[in-house]
Amino acid sequence: MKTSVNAPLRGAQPHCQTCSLNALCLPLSLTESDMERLDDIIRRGRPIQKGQLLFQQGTEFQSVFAVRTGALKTYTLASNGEEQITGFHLASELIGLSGYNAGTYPLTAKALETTTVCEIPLQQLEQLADELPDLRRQLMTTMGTEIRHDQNMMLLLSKKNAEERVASFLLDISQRYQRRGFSATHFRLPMSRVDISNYLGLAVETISRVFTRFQKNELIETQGKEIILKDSDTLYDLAGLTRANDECLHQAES
Amino acid sequence: MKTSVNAPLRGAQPHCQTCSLNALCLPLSLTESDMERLDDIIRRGRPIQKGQLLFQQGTEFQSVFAVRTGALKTYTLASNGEEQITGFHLASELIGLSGYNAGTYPLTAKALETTTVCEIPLQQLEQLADELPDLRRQLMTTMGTEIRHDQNMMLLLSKKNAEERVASFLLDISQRYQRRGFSATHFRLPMSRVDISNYLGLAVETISRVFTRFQKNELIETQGKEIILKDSDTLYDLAGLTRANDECLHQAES
DNA sequence: CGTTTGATTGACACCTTTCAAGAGACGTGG
DNA sequence: CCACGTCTCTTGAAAGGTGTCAATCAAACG
Repeated sequence: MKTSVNAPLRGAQPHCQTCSLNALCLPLSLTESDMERLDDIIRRGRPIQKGQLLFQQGTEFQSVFAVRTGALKTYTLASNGEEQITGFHLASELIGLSGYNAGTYPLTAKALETTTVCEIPLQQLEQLADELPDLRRQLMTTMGTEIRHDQNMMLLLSKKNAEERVASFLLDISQRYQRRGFSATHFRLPMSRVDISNYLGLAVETISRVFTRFQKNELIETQGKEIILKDSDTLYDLAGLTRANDECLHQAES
Repeated sequence: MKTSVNAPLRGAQPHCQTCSLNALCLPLSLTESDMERLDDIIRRGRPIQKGQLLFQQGTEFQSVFAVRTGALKTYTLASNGEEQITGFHLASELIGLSGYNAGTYPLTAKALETTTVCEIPLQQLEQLADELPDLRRQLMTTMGTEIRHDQNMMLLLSKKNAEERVASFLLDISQRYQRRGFSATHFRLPMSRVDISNYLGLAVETISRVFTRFQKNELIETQGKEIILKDSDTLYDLAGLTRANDECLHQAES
């Protein structure tokens, strides 16, 4: 039944105004009253379990989603059935906007772990975007950030070798956790090695080998999905980044 | 002097309302009166010559641009100085939006040939986007299309081999010319082999070899930058595409 | 506790890059 | 109009990084 799907959850913050993520999420730049209006159109459903789809490539584009807790991956399917992961999405991140005006979702979103999301129906978002300039700007900022991320990935996939890719990946995840108030050096990867390899355009075995090489060189320490960055400076060098350099990729969130 | 730079050109259409590209370009979905308002804020400068920069990565983000005639490439610079071409841009296409709210341009735009553009100052575009819902939608549509393009490139760079990449590239260009009323099978590539190789994440030599292989198999015919597609069907197969399949990537333009 | 899934490691193959050289196109200036 | 230099494109041979295949190991799960 429809009502139970959208029923608020025990323990979860049911409103943007009181959500601990509102400084990172879509309401980022909204006034109190604007935030209320956004909050009014948001639907909060029951959690989706690991492996379940939030939306599927080719189905009607109806809503965008903000991740509240958990993590997802989004991927596109080639005609031969191969999938390419285009992004991993942590709490506060908005997904689905890439399907804007495409009619159908251009990619699939699958939960990497138990995940809760805030659903924002497109139709009402459209109307609100016309009435709230700050919201429009935030939506366009989110899309701009996404474009910069994807173009950064194009550079990675086109020009970087395996070690550079893995270093870039670990630092990206590290920074995103840090921005959310977690440790930048000690975290748990929500995705499998296979997912990482797919995302980085490498074979699983290559990911494994680079991880062990990094461990031997005392750059990182791994215990399954648990990661400790022991020498971030060298990782930055390897990634071909300066700390300052890639800050600009995340401006929408800061 | 500033005025001469923005002076209208001999022979060029100085207004969106009479521009032959307005059905493909930003004004696509605007009413007559809205188009006039957009037209009012657009600056039309003198042509930029081959090799000249339209804007440069790291400089202040001030305007977005619509290509009127000619072609450009946009590329990002890695910290080691390597460049990755992120896109080629033909007449009617909007460039620069990826810098939205980033403060500075995240990439550089360089003319591949003599090119004229319509400059749209950000500040006035922002205001207009708040007042004209259709314009806001068109801007977001453009960004959505860009995201889908980039994610398609991620798939190409991550999963496709050299032949598949070149086939995909040729068909993409072909479709874009066709949409502009030119032949889908007989066209001139505005970019060099080096640019193509950079864009596709391959060595120049590989591009050359694939081109000659395609010629031996009678899939294409090349004469320098002139290209004739002789067997589009096989190219589609090679690219791992069906004609229907990748239509959705261009919805913003159709 | 057996089964299944995910991660690691090694050996070998292959596609693409790199290096090197030559051919062709283009613009310039004599 | 042709000679010349420069740049682009093409072609060949060899090297190398990553993928593939196969086996082992570890962890998760019922």
